[in-house]
Amino acid sequence: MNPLFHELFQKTRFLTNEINVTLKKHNLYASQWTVLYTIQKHGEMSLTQIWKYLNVEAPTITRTVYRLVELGWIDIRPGKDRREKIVRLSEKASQDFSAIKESILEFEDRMVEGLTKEEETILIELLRKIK
Amino acid sequence: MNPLFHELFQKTRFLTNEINVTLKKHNLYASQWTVLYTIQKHGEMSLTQIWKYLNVEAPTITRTVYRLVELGWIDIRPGKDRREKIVRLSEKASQDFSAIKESILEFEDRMVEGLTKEEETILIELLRKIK
DNA sequence: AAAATATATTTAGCTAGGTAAATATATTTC
DNA sequence: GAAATATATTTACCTAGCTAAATATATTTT
Repeated sequence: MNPLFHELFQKTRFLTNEINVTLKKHNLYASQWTVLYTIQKHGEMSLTQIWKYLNVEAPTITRTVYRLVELGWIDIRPGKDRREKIVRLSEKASQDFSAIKESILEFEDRMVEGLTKEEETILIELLRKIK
Repeated sequence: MNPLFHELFQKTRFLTNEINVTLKKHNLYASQWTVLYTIQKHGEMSLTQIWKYLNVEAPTITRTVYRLVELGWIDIRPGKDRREKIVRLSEKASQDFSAIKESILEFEDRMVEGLTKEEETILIELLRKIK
């Protein structure tokens, strides 16, 4: 089998696990953080906006969003269109946000220490060329 | 957040989904194929050998292996050391193996069509430099 | 305005990764 | 050889992706 795919899957799994270690002290998982980050960036969002933006399926977002509501990270309310639900960061999330972001930035920097800025750019470009 | 990680996760998810589409006609999922392929390559293997080789945790392999036994793809037997279980491809799997491998090879080639051989090598090297 | 279609979300159930702890058997130590 | 430790596997239970089908509400068509 093509070693490229093997390397890709191995590395992604490794990174996900490491992100989870990093986020443990904030009591968050990788995907939960991804959703929080997306919501913060956009202010207020409907569930559909979230899953379209993240390029995952709707049920995945339903589940993660409700877990985040349960954990007190986000608030949810009905939209004007009564089919939709609008979410935004809770008070707690807004307060903790920059500390968590700091942890993630440190983590990301550590992971790419072995790459120059140019190599990072090339890597992104090459990844985009797959399919 | 670092666009490299975003691209990496997006691409991996995309590839997993596409592999699953490719494998659908063989009634297999991506991880099941990975395990089958590993077993075929090594002949006979204990569960521990599989999870160490694939760099995943033991319970993941226990589950996938038993599903593959259930589906008739592999045979399982106790080892000399009575703690361990040894697996190998079933008759059916041995017969179908090359057809499935062919599908996968086609798929992989299609995915890297946009890359030269050199770019593929560079991509692997750059991925290895992460952490 | 009723019927048909479209959109937003949810529910159910599958694969697939993880951790923590339990169980069974081997191996090592005292 | 009994006790302690190590190894192989399993069980229970999380997160996190997916598809297919259900439900509720909007929008479009006739």
